[in-house]
Amino acid sequence: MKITQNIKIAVDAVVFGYHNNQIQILLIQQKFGKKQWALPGGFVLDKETLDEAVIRELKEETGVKANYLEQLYTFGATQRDERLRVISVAYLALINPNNYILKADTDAKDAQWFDIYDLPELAFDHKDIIAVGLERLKAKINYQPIGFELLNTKFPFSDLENLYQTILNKKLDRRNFRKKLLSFGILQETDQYQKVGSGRPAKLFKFNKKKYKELEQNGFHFEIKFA
Amino acid sequence: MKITQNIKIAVDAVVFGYHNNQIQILLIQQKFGKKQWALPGGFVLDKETLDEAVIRELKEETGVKANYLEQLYTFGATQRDERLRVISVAYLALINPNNYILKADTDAKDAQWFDIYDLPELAFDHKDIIAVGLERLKAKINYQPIGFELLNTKFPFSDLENLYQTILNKKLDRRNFRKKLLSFGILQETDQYQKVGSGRPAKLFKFNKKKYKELEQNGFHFEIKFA
DNA sequence: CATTTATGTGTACTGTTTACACAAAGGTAC
DNA sequence: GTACCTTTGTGTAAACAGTACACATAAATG
Repeated sequence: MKITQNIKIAVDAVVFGYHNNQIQILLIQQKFGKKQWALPGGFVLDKETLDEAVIRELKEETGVKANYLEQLYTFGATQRDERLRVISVAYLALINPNNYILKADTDAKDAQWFDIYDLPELAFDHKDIIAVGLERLKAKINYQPIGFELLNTKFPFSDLENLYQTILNKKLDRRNFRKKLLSFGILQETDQYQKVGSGRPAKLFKFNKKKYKELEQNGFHFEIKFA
Repeated sequence: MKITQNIKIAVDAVVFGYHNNQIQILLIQQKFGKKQWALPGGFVLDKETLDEAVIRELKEETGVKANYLEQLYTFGATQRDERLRVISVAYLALINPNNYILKADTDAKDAQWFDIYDLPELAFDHKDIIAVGLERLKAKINYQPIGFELLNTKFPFSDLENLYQTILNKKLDRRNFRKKLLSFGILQETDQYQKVGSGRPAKLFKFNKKKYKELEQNGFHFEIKFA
């Protein structure tokens, strides 16, 4: 079988973090040309799967390890990169505060977090890729418990609430939000409280992943719907 | 920039049709080796986008033109094809009864429809790809009006109802289904009736795509939820 | 013309979503 | 230490959406 195809395949990661009530994205500065900011990513090696490629590139370029990763979309326009034809398989990754810190022992010195609504000029079609990633996050947060991946293991309800409000960009009723989330039975109260400045201390909760998987098996479906 | 990457990129299409109250899938018989059945698809040409590649391959291999097409998932395992490393971008396609007929003027003589629950042995990981496609169809039919793409332009309500029941593999209440669908205001009554054997003739309806797009713009969201 | 088959229609019940306000726990400023 | 500020925690009534359910209508068939 002879195929003369001159296309290279790469992976790129849209990595979201949640910090200071903002959705942030992890970008790296290119080392060549205009030194534009770009998504972490790179060419797939002959002997690794796509998933392996993203994980490797993320580690090499930023030092972080995502605690959620899913394939997003494959971008295959003919003029994405002016140098040669590159098809890129984009991934969506979520990082929690523990993994948020960029380890300096790698190439990570060129990596930086940006507010999703205040992005620099981006290389290639990376702006489009980010848009698709954000859309996916917005949609998915409503029907899969992926929001927890952006929070600490133990978190006050207000964090969860703010996270949803930030991502969905709308105000939610505190009482109804809490009631709904608790009704699923996938949140576990801890006996710890968190004090931040003034105000009543907040009870900390944990996401009970095991319980969620169990319920899911039995046909339970996480779903939030607020006007 | 030098990259030594020895990977080829292909596209494959999971093409669904609806016939005799069955979900069917379009497969082609391979011309080499064990002549197994496989999804229509092939290698991407250097100067075409991924979408263009699927459309071209579908036409060449089966003579059909999908009236709905969306990217599904990219399969990048290292051992998909024993001959060489191939990464495949899979697409989901829907065909309506008008396009259902395989035109014999092409390579289509090797193409055939199969009941989705009665598949032959399949090449590569195509069985997995079909599973992903079916899952997507099942999920998406609930929140996007893609079911209509599988029906004639004018259809009786019972067709729509059977389509949903077949795809979701569960019985739906006729009255509630009709009430819900009509409540959206995206179905247009025609003044035509369809008689099939005995029984009261059924009024024919049309999907009003323009109206749907209009409503969608104003924040309307197609959504079906039945126990 | 009696029987069979498929279409077409309404209502009461149940569960879910929404809107909404005040008490409790702690901090801060005087 | 007390008045005030800030944040957390909680219930209920009204509106809406989903569910369960049965009989009349239009045609074909024998």
